[in-house]
Amino acid sequence: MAVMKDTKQKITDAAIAIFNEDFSAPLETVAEKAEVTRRTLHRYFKDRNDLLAACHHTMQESCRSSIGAVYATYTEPLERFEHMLYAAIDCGVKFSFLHKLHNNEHHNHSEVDKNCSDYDRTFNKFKSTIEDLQNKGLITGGLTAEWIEMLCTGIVTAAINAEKAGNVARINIKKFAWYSLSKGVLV
Amino acid sequence: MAVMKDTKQKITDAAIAIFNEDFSAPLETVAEKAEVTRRTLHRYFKDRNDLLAACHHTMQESCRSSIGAVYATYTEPLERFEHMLYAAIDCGVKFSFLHKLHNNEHHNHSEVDKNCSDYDRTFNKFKSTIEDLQNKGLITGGLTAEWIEMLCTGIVTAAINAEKAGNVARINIKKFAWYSLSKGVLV
DNA sequence: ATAGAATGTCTCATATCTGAGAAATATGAC
DNA sequence: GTCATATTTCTCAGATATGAGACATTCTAT
Repeated sequence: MAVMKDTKQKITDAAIAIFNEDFSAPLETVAEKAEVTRRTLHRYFKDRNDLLAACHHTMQESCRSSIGAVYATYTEPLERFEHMLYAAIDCGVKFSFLHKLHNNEHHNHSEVDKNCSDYDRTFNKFKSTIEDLQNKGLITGGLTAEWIEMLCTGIVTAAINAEKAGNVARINIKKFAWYSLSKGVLV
Repeated sequence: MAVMKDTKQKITDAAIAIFNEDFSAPLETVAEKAEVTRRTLHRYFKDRNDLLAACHHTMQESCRSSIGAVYATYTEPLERFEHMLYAAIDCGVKFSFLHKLHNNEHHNHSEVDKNCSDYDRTFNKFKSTIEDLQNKGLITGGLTAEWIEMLCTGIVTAAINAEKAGNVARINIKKFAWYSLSKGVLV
């Protein structure tokens, strides 16, 4: 029998999936997805905010570690760009939900908040890579770094949806995503 | 003074914006966005489902009319493809929320349901245009129609986010979107 | 200025969500 | 098998969301 995943983590993962699609979903929904009782959920998490914080932490850590590893492994901007896309796709919902949380209109992004500074540290690796590409003249003239950043998250979203819908072969998803992204922004 | 928008429509539009980001958001939130009292909202809509139905109707109509107009105006698949992207970007949140509703895992898509058949009628124009491009050999070999469909909605999402964030010049958004999409999938 | 319609204010009953106690049951290590 | 721990089940009180009645206020057209 496969090793049972830690219940707390299982609930957190379920919450990430649920809250990403429906931020105000009742905790009952999260519990169902995690295959536990709502009562059990409350044993691990004081309240909704506590659970949210755990989600946040998991997402930060997952993104930080994946993006960080790519950044450390590759030094050429182009290689970094490609593998950061793959890393983001691997992080999947964790990537897009974290991004959503820090970029919605109600969120006040402040450097004092540890969550925000952690987020910045990770995503600045993404942004600076794009700027490096621009400085090297590898980006199609006219396209701005801001657009490319938006496009990246859009393509990651596409990859996640393709994965969920199951109508694009799993091995192809990353290949297609990189093809569309690279052709779509590089000279 | 500008003509005051019909209250019912104002509430519906607010609901589309709110529910797209937070499906289970309290109606109070929608009322605030629409700048009315919750009491007024309830004068126009029997309950949450009634409001949801109105949102659905507005989104269907907006997408049907925009996509339909493009389909009628252009006959070349490539022109259709380009202008459908622009139409989708113009529909903005209405496009992506409608798409989300009909493609989430809980939704049972059935042809009997009028909403579903209306949705299909509209979005099949999108899909068939992609297939036409493929048959004409204009799509990069290997890329599947399903991927391209996902990519389109991803790029529309990117355009919406760029619009919201305001960090990409408005006139550039459609230009960039079409550039990235066309280079990303066409031979 | 005034009637009629639309909206706001205050209030309330009901429904659903939330968080937690207590005891029963399942699970896993030894 | 026994014990310790984790989880479920049942329960309940408080919080929040929902839907609507009654009346006051504002707006609009004439």
